Amino acid sequence: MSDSIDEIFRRAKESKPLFVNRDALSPDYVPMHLPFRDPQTRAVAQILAPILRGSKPSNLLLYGKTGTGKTAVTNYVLTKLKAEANNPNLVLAYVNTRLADGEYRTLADFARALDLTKAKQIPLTGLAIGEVVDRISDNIKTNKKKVVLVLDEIDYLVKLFGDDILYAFTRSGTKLSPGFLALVGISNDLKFKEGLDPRVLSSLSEEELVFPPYTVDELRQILTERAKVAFRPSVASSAAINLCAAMAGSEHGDARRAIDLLRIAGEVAEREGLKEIDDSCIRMASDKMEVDRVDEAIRSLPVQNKAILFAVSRFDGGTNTGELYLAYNNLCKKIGIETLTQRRLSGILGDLDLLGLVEASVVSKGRRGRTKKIQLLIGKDSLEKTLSEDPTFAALA
DNA sequence: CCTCCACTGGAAACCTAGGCTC
DNA sequence: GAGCCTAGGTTTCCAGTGGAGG
Repeated sequence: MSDSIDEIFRRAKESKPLFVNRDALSPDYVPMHLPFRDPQTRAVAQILAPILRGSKPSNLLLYGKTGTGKTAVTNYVLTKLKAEANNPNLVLAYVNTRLADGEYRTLADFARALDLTKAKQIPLTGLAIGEVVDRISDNIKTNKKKVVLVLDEIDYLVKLFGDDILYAFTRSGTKLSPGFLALVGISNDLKFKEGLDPRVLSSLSEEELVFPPYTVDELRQILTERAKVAFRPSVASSAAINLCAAMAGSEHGDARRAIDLLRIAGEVAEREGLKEIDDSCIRMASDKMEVDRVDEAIRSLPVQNKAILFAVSRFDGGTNTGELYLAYNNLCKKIGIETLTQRRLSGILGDLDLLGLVEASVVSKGRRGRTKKIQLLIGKDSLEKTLSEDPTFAALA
């Protein structure tokens, strides 16, 4: 790490790049062939095939944990379908409801995919949900559009905002004729059906597919295949690939994580001027992924959440709600931001807990009441460093 | 076994920033 | 411009509670 500049430049000149095609390891790369997902690929293709004859396919629900290939299979089939159909009225829309973050924005994203934004604006806010649904329905009907809407991470949408949108779309049926709208829901959560209106459920899950997690052995083969495309020969040894597969797969057979790990390990090796990826690169990559995740989570926090997180970090041995609230009050005065109520602080603490930045568990202290026992789960130093990028907190360093 | 603390966490009201229609 | 809409964050209100100390 303490290499001189000369050293860095010398290496850059001498060493050949390890990557031939970095994209092959990017999260949204769709490979020519999806290993170990043939049955699912066929099933999805079969269910969606009626589109080619211009009729509405069944709604479809895909289940499986993260990184089991649900999104990849869907994209793969849709890409092929689009090429095959050659029909200008066919619209394949993909919305990730977690990234869209909200009922309204999910709809707005969908409208954008339908190219509705140009014809008749769907503004960022201000319209009633029902109005947006109507406009979308109108557009499908009058333009005779054949639409397949993929709702990725649909469990997130339902959990936070209920199933109103789904209800509207699953029931729209004949109203859209001669166009139609077929739904493909993708869920990470196997239990998400429980909260659903039974009418929505029966309509949405006309067809269902379950994606099992990859085994470590399958991950190994997937990585091997990708590595062949991504790297020069002999950069990623089978030992390195084994380790990546084992580290990412031991928990839940997550292919996305395994692929990310291999890519970052490759980047580390390249930076270090190595000819191949070794164990230490992979371990460094794994650490880096964790640090990046935490850093990014902190950076994107609203100011109040940052302040509370900072206040938590002032207590080395953990703290409780009452004590934290006092410290937070002082902090707000010092940096000149508004002070929220204790109720709100408690809520934000819950959010921070969900993000894995703090641990906040309810404990009872008998006569002396109940409170949340709060502890910082991340390094104090890196928190301060990340926080100091924010001008509001810069002075505290 | 009962009390009673210091909160928790649900519910509803309120506020702001945006946009609609007439 | 008036009077309506929504989303999303926040405040207000308050009933509910686990368990140490009596």
